[in-house]
Amino acid sequence: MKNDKSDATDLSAQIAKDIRDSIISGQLIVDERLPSESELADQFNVSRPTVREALKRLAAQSLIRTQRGAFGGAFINRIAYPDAYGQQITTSTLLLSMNDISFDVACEARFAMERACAPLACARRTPDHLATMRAEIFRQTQPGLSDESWCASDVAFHRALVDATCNPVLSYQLAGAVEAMQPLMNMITFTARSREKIIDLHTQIANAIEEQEPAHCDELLAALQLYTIELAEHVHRKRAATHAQKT
Amino acid sequence: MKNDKSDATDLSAQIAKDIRDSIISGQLIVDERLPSESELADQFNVSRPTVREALKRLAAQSLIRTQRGAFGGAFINRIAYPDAYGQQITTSTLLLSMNDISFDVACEARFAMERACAPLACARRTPDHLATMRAEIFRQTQPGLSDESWCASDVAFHRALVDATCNPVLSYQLAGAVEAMQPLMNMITFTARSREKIIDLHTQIANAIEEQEPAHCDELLAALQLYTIELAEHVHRKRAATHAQKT
DNA sequence: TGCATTTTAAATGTCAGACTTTTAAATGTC
DNA sequence: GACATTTAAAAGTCTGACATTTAAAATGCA
Repeated sequence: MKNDKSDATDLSAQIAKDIRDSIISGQLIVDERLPSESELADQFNVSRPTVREALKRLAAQSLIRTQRGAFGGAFINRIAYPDAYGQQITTSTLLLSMNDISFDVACEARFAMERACAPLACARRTPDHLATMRAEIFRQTQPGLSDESWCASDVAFHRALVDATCNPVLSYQLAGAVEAMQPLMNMITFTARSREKIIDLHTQIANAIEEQEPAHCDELLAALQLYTIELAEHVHRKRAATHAQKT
Repeated sequence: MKNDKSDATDLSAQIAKDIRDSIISGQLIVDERLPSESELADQFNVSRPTVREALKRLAAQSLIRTQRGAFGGAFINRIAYPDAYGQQITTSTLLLSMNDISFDVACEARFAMERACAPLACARRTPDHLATMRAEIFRQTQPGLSDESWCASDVAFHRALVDATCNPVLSYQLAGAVEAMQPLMNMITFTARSREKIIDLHTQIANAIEEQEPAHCDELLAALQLYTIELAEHVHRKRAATHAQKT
């Protein structure tokens, strides 16, 4: 755990990297306690605030957790799914919103992965998964549902589909893709007519999964992707038109 | 940008959350400059070190970058693909290594997503992608290649396949899944015989992509998944046997 | 005037030391 | 033995200072 100097970066970044590398390489194992902040300060020949900044960097990545009091300190954290979800969603959301990625590209990525889930979901779905899907479809039929609630329910439906694969790694990977799309989806205004069509597709998808027909499910997801892109294009054209009017 | 108090968490965590939320919600836009550390300290009614800890947390997530000197400060960072890749890989790697996820589950997730790429890769692959794949296959044929280099080349081959979709979002999502598997793959010792079989499958996959035969490509990836799991099981059985011998 | 150089002020980076709060173990008391 | 009290270790926070970096502003010079 020696620091490498001769770098132009901050000390706190270097120290964080040092410790992070030790964690990733397995030199520091889960629940192991790091030396106290003062001890680390001595070891790295820096002040305590600098060490603290390094530790906060690691805490932000869920690599460590800290505990106050006697026999407290910084402990190597077992990264659990919820932590990983959170990070994944934050990063993905910002990546999409900050890099003017076209709706089509994001949509394609999301549905490609979701279609990869279909066969597994058909094979392994439990009554609970189906119940969640049905419940969200029911919620979607409620009149007067706000656009926000509609989108949230849409996300919940698709997450249930992904979770039906009973593969937590897949769920984790997909969480980012599905949730990160939400801000983009929110730009689409769903008319009663378009909602109806989507609900119909959702129902058919749920049926296909219940009846374990992966091929049909795949077709339906493809159809949903096409329709989603169509809706987005419509919004895009309309906005372009009003923009042209202004200038 | 007011702090919400009445929470039990650290001040620096609260402040980081505050600013993070402002970024995610779009109130703070890319390249905008945050107030100076002293100003933030005043605004949040805390000391400068506390503000600094909050900023370091955000920096660890690539949400901001800092610049020293006059007219420097903290700026909202445009999260680029390399940043996102890095975070994704770190998180995924640790998630897999720390949660005793079975090889089968991780492998299933990875190949499910990779198979989702096949149709797009077939449709859009450029000569460059094919060249990369061929080059990696060639490297794999070299005798005496270390296990480490073999695995690295394997990863490079599969990344080329994913990149062939020409969908950067998909590449980003898959990066985590493929790279995170490497430590698990490293536990498998590849005999000359097993390498030969994998090289053969890689060659057929590259051919299928070149000839744009998605269905065939899918079958080959399924075969590769099966074979990989078979190899892992073999290692597992052997290890269990030696372990039983000891006790 | 126009260009090169110097100065300067603002900001982050770092440090030292003190104080506060939390927490669990050690100790004491009944 | 069970409960209350003390205590020490550690994170959390604050203050104030100094170092370093950087770009803009001021200055000097041809």
